[in-house]
Amino acid sequence: MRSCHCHDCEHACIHNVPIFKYLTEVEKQQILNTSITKTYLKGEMIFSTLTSSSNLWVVNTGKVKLSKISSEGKEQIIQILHPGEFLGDLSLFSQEPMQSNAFALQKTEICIINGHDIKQAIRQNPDIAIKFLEVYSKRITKAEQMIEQIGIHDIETRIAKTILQEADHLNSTDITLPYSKTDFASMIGTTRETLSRKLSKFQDQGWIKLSGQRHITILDQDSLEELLQ
Amino acid sequence: MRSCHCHDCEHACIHNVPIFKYLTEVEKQQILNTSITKTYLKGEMIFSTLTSSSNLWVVNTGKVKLSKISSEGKEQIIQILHPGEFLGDLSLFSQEPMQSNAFALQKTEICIINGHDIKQAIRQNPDIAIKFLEVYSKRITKAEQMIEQIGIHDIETRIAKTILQEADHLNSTDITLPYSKTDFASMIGTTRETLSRKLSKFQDQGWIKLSGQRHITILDQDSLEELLQ
DNA sequence: CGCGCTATTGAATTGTTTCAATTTAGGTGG
DNA sequence: CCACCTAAATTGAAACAATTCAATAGCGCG
Repeated sequence: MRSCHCHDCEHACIHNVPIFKYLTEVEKQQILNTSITKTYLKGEMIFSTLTSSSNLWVVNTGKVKLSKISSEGKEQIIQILHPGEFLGDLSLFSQEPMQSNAFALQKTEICIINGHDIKQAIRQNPDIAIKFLEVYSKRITKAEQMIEQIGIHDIETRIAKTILQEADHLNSTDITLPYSKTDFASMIGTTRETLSRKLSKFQDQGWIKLSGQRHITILDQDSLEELLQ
Repeated sequence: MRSCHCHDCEHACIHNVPIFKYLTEVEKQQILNTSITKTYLKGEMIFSTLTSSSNLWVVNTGKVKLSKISSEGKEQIIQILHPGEFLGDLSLFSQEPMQSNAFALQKTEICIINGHDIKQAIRQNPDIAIKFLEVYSKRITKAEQMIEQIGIHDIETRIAKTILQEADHLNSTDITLPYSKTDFASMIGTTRETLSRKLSKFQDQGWIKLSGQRHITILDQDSLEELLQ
């Protein structure tokens, strides 16, 4: 785990983060002065629900999964975070401990920004707050879509939706998952065995082609989309 | 459905809403000038996913359910809103149409505040933004808890959690649900039949006592809490 | 190239849903 | 205030989907 003062790495941290686009260079530098960068290896824990922090953790490179784990060891993934997105944002405004565990899905560089600095920046520049509110809105929307998925729709629908979303995100019918199938299952609230069976079924129907452990090629997008209705 | 200019009803709208406590009287009056109050009867629809609006809908009196409905007619309740809480807040900052349907669970008075006024107030008074962010944080936390519930925990656990939360909210072991059992089932992602069976089981075990259609008395809180772990 | 971790497959079991029938609650009108 | 009536809730039995446990297969990292 490497640590450095952020002004050493010009292209890092807030230069990547849409939320800070309203800041002047001086303001950006101000925030950077008190922030640090850390690198996590694949599988490494970034924080747990036991961690208490009032900082903002920005993903600079790599991918992070946020998840909850039950006492029986069952995991529910809440969100996968990509570069430019941030975590720990809830404790920033709610004074509560971390609500989830965070793990690096691959080698990941995180920039840790002082929470106090953020609040200061908001007071000086309310447009940042509105930008934050936009991000939060989208997160609520996404979370509520997830509730809808898990609560209303059956497993095949959830799988189809996830595959199609991933394809949309990569803008290709050829998908390399950034997470394991086990994680995939934990995202949609099922077991890896069930996911495995359903994916095989999709392949048998000629809707997708599976190859390797993390590759899915969409062959019949229309049939997958039909499941969503 | 009654409509009136809000300055007619002094104790309504923003006087109830924690979010606006940082506003001066003049600022409050300013917002009230462009807002209206509407009253909805039990079961009445307040808006649907087809409604597009950039206003903030504040619950003044009564209760509101926010829900999503699948093409097969299955309903998933996302949230129950109490006086002082607001809806439509997502479209306010994300420019998207309403993400859910909203129904009055009882006679409900709603105050509709102009979205533009809110944004203006935020620019003039960033503390409002931080207050908004706090509320949003809590909403994300709640939504993510719901994902955890539905994704990881079995139905008995979800029921126990809901009962205990309601008891906590009313600060009594004697609960009168503000929603039907059918809605209860839709909140936790199951059917009314399954809920009915599980509640009967809880009663048989001596954990709760059911009476009427909406009354639950907690007899053995410890046993219910054990289910949560 | 081999080992370990991840994924797949099978079979039995469990939990939940579905559909249908019945009961109960509680509002309405006499 | 009681009887009625409708909507809501309960119960039963059968069908189904998903999980669990266990055994096997295979990818991909070193």
